[in-house]
Amino acid sequence: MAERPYHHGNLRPELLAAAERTVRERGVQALSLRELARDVGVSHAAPRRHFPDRQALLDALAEAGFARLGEELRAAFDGAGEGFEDRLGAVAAAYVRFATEDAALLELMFAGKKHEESGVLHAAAERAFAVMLELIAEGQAQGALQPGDPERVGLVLFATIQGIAALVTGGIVAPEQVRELVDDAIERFIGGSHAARAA
Amino acid sequence: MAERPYHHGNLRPELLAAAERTVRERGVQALSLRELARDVGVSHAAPRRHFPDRQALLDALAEAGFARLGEELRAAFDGAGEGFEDRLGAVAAAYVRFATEDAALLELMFAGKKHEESGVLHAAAERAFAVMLELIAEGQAQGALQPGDPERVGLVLFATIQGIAALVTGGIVAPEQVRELVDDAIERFIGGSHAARAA
DNA sequence: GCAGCAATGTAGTCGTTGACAACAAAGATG
DNA sequence: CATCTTTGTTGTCAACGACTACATTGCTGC
Repeated sequence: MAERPYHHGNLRPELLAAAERTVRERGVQALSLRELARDVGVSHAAPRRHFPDRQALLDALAEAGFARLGEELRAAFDGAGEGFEDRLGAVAAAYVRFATEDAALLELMFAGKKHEESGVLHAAAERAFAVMLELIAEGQAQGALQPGDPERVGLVLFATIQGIAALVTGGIVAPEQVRELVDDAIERFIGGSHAARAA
Repeated sequence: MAERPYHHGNLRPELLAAAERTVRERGVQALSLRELARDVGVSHAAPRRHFPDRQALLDALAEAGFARLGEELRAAFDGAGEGFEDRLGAVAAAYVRFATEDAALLELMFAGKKHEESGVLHAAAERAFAVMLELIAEGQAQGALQPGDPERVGLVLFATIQGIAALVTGGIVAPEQVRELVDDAIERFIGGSHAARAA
């Protein structure tokens, strides 16, 4: 009957996986440490060995989320064509997809970045956003974007993409509109850069 | 000693006011119906007469939030100069201010719009966003914005502003950068429109 | 190998919470 | 002024997060 061993052996990763699923399907507020323990088949206090409190679990989820987001952005970047516009479109689409499919997780990631101190989350976030900065630098090198501090130029672009995602998860725009909106934004972004250079 | 009367007489508004304060200062997750009742000086079950459950209170908060947001956007619109760019700047600044000072409330407003059915929230949201649409229409009439469906043109602008606010509340950009970022975004938005018209 | 120690899981408890039911007081209406 | 409705109170329940004490397992140095 395959007696469950006293030591689970893989508890922390399984807790994280189950937690991520719950967060995606039912939101952060529905995540209960005790229910999680039941799902995985351990006692209600077992998770405490790996996460001192609930917030620690949420922070760990956020960190994993940044890692995954970074991978997906990187894959989009690498998988697109050579042109700046293609890459920008691919990365933007990847970000919006992540933000809409894992809206609660992204919220967690942003929220965690506020109160976390140790910097682990910040480091993970920076790795994830590094792709964005690369992209901007490339755009500037190709002359498709106005020169300047990449952080500053990129932030407006980032904000727009993030905002589109927020509008979708907020139910203000339909998912079918996303493509159109992202294309509009990119066109405007690049067009705006051209205009600024011309001025 | 001013014996507290059996009937409070003004419970619902006071609950909402206290709740809004708690949400602003300590976030949504820190909002407890029982603590709220204690703060206002009623028994733990009294709030139930006005809000069937916790979510109902949150929805009411969201509705009030939309009303206030609408007023502030309207005031910014009316208080700015006649020019489109001035008004756009004022409204954008007002939105970002609301979104950063009442980040948790705005989150609540967006979240509530998802699951609420009766449409009360949707109506409140539409009233609040009406100012935005007016602004876009005016920009188009003045030729500062490219023509087209105001909803669609406005959405990209809205998304950008909302995204900037999200970046601030997420701790990714410092509050001091907001002004600069918003100005950048507006310049780009209008410049992008000009470029598109020129193309 | 094996003694002792650190790591990991269990059982029990406490205070708090949201939700609910039964009851009480105050107003409103005829 | 009798009655009905609204609004508040008390009491209870199950679930939760956090904590403590204890049990089991695996690892490391001798």
